[in-house]
Amino acid sequence: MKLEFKVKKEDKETKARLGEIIYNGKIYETPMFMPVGTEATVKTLSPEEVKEAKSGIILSNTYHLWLRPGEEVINHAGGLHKFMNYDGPILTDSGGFQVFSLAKPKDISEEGVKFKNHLNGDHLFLTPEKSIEIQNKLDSDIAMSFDECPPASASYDYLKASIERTLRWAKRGKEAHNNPNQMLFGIVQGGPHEDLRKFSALETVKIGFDGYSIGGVANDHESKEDMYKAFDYSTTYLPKEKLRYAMGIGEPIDIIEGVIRGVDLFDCVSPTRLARHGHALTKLGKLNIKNSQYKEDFTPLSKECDCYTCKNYSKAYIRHLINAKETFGARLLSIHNIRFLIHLTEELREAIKEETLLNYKEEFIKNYYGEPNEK
RNA sequence: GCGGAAUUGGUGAAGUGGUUAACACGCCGGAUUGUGGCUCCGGUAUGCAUGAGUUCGAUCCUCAUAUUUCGCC
Repeated sequence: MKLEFKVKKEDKETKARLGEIIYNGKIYETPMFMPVGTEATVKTLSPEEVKEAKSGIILSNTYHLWLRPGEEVINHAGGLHKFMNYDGPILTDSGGFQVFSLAKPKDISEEGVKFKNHLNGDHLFLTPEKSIEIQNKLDSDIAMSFDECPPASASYDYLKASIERTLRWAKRGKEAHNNPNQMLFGIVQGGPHEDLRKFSALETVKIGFDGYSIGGVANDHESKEDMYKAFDYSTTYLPKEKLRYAMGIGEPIDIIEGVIRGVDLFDCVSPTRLARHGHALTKLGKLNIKNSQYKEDFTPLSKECDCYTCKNYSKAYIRHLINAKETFGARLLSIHNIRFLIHLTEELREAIKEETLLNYKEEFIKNYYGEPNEK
C-alpha cells in the first residue's frame, strides 16, 4: 500500500477528526477536498495549477477512461500518474455514479449494468469485477467498489434491495481486486433511513475495506437535512481508524456539516463546473461574474484569497473573458474555486486544532448567507 | 427635381382592423453536489417613425411631414 492514513486528533464537541495521509513521503492532512478530473484532467487546469492550489488527492473516473482511451492505453503509459503527470494521490470512482446518471433501472441486473456508450451508442456491460480490473490497471491509489447509486427519492424497498445487491457487488469486487499498491473502499448507501444506513455500513465493514465512502447523497433534490442525516447515520457505524469519504460533496456548507459528522474526504465537480458557467465561490457567498455590477470592478474576486487568479486578475477582466466565452476565463475561475474549497478545509483543520469548529461554522454561515434580515 | 418602396424593442425581424405584438440574438437574473464541457430555466416593446383623419375600435386603412433606400433626369 502506497498510501497510509492516521487519525491525529478527535474533536470533543463534534465527530470531526484531524488526520494525515502519508503518500510517497509526503504528508497530506484531512479533512480534505479533492478536485475532480473525470477525463484524467481537472478541466482547464494543468497539474501544476492543481498543485499550486495545494491539492492532495484528485479524482478520476473508471467509466470514462474505460471508454476512452481505454484502460490498456493508460496501463501501457505506466499508469494514470504518469499518463496525466500528477504525482499526488489519485482516487478513481468505479462507474457507480454513471449507473445513476446514465443507466435506467431496467438495465441493472445481478450480474452488472448495461450501458449505452454515450460517445457512439455501443452496447456496454460493466460488472463489479470489470470495474475493479479497470481500476487495477489504471493504477490509481484508491479504488471504489462498484455500487448502485440510487436516487434519494427511491422507495424504501427499492433502496433495501439495492443495498443488498451493492453488498454482493462489493464482495465480488474485493475478490477481484489485485493491486497491492491500491486501496479499495466500500460504499455505504441507504438514503436518509437510519436503519438502512446502519445495515449498509455494518455489512460493508464486515466485508472489510481500506476506507469507506458515503454514497447516494446530494442527488435527486435530496434535502440538506436528509443529507446530513445520511452522513451521521453512516459515520456512526464506520471504524474510526479508516478514511471516510462523502462522495460528490459539495457545497461549502455541506463540507462543513460533513466534517462535523466525521467525514474526512470530499469531492465535487462544482468548483470547475461553476467556473465554466461564470460563478466564483467567496466567503461572502457565490458570485455570478456575469452580473453587470462587475463590469467595471477592477478588484480581485476576493481580497484575502491567495490564489493565482486573485493575485493577478480583476472581476471586470474575468467577466469579459466569460462573456466572450474565452476558456482562460473558465480556467481563472476554476483555479480560484478549487483553491477556495481547499482553503476552506485548511481553515476547518485549523478550527479542529483550536477546538473552535462550531464557532467557525456559525461565522462562515453568517458571512456566506448574510444576516437573515439582510437578504 | 420626378417617381417607387420602406420605417415594428438594443439588434435581425414575424404579424393582425378588435383580448396578453411570434421567433431569434443580445441584455438582465437564476440554476448547477461520485461532470454526457459552451448547458438548463426565467425576465426583457403600455407600444409598431411623427402628426392628423376614417372607424364603435387602428401598429394594420387615408392624408401630410420626416428619415432611409431604389430607379430616372
